Amino acid sequence: MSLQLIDRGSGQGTRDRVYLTLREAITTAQLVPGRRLSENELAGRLGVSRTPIREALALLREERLVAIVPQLGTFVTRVSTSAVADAAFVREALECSAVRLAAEHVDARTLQELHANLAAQESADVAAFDALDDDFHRVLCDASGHTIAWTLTHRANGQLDRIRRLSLPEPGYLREMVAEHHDVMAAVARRDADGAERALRHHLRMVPSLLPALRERHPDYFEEEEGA
Amino acid sequence: MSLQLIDRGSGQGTRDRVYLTLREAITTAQLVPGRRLSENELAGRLGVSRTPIREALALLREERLVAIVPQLGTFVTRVSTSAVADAAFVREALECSAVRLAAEHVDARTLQELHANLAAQESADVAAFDALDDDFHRVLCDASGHTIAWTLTHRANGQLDRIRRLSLPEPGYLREMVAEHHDVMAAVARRDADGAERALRHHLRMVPSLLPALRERHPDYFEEEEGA
DNA sequence: TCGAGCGAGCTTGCATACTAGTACGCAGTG
DNA sequence: CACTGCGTACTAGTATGCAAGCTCGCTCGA
Repeated sequence: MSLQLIDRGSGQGTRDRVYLTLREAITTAQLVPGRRLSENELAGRLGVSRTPIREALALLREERLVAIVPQLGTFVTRVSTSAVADAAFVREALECSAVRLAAEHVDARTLQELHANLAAQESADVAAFDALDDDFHRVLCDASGHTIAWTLTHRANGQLDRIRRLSLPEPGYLREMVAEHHDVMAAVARRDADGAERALRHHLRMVPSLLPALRERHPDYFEEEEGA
Repeated sequence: MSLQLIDRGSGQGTRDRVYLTLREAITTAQLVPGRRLSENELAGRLGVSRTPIREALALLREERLVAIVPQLGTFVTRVSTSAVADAAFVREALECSAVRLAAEHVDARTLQELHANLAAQESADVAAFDALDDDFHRVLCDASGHTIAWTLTHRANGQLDRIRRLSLPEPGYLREMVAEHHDVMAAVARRDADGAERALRHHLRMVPSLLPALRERHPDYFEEEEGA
C-alpha cells in the first residue's frame, strides 16, 4: 500500500477523449446551443457505449455547457448572461489572486517561459494564439504555487471559451491581447502585485464585452432571460 | 421544447444520496484517510449497484477526497498540506471577491437574514453551529449576485471540512468564530468592502491553522510530503 | 533458506440489458 | 372544429455482465 495514489486528471482514457471531443464541438457551436443530445446517438456516433458518454456529460454539466434533465434529455445550454458573468467572476477572482502571489514568488525560470510565450504570440495567427493564450495564463497561475487556480479557471472557462470562439475576431484584436499580456507580465516582472492584478483584471474584462455583438448576430444562441 | 431546462444540482436521486453519505463518512473520518474503497463493497453496503457509486466517487474525486487509480482501487485521500492550502486559496479568493460585491449590493432583506443567523449562532452548540456557519457564508456569497461563488467554495471545502471536523474544538472556539462573523457582517452592513474583505480573510485563515495540531494527533492521516 | 515466476483474486473501465418516466401524436368524443 | 385521453417512442437512471490489468501469495527450484 505504499503506492503513489496519483490519479491522472486527464489521461487518454475513452471518457477523456469523449469529453474533449464534445467540449470542442460545443464551444465551437458545432453543436449549437439549445440542441438536444441523446446519449444513445452520441454513443453510436463516437463508437463507444453510453457509460463513458454519461461520464463526459457529467463533467460538461459541471461547466454548465450541458443541462441534464432526468427522463427527458440532455441539452446544450444556451448562452446565459448570468452564467457568463459567473464564469467571469470566478476567473477574475481566482486568477487575480494567483497573479498577486505570482508577482511575489516568481522566479527567473518562469519569467523566461512567459517571455518566450509572448514572443511566440507576436508572430502567431488566430488559431495558434488560442493555445499560447491558454498557456500564458496557465504558467501565470502555476507561478502562484497553486495549480488548482488554473484547473478551476479552465473549468469555469467553458462559458467564456464559447463566447470567444463564436465572436468574430475584430481587426487589431490580437495586437490588443498581446499588448495586455505584456502589461501583466511587466508588472509581475517588477514584483508589482497591485499593478499585475490591475492589468489582469482589465485584460479579463475583454471577453464578457463581446457578448452584445454576439447576441446581435446569434440571438437564437441566447437564453431569453426574464427579469425576475 | 419550451421547457425550463433546470437540472437540479442536488436532488434526491440515488447518486446524490450516495454522494452525501460518502462525503459525510469521509469528512468525519468514519472512512479514515488512506483507506481502500471498493465499488463493489460500497454498492453492497449501500444497497445499490455500482453505477451510482461510481458517479458519486467521480464527484468526490473532484474535491480530492478520493483518488481513483485505474485497475487498482479507489482510496480515501490522506490529508495533504498542499491540497489544504489549495482549497484555502480558492475559498479565500472566491469568498473575498464575493464579499466585496456583497458589501456594495447588499439589501435590507439579506442583512436581516445574516443578523438572524448570527443571533442563532450565539446560542448554538457545536453540532448546530456547523450548519449555521455554512448558511452564513452561503448567504454572504449569494449576496454578491454570483451564486456560483458558494457552489465552488463549498466544493473546495471538502478538504477544509475534514480538517475542521477532525480537530477537537478548543475552548472558546465558538465564541471566537461568532465574533469574527460579527466583524464581517458589521463591515458589510456599513458598506465597507475593504474592511469586509480584511475581516473575512482573517476569519478564513483559521482552519488551515488547525493543521499542525491535527497532524500531531493523527500523523497517520497525513500524506508524507517529500520536499521535491 | 532464499528468490524467481506464475496464477488466483482482486480492482476499475466499458458494454449491455432493463426500469421508470416524459413528450407528443392520434384517435375518439362533445 | 376543439379538446380530452391513451398509446407509442423516445429519454435518463440503474443494474449487471464482461474485459483488461495490477497486487500479492503460493509454488517450485537452487
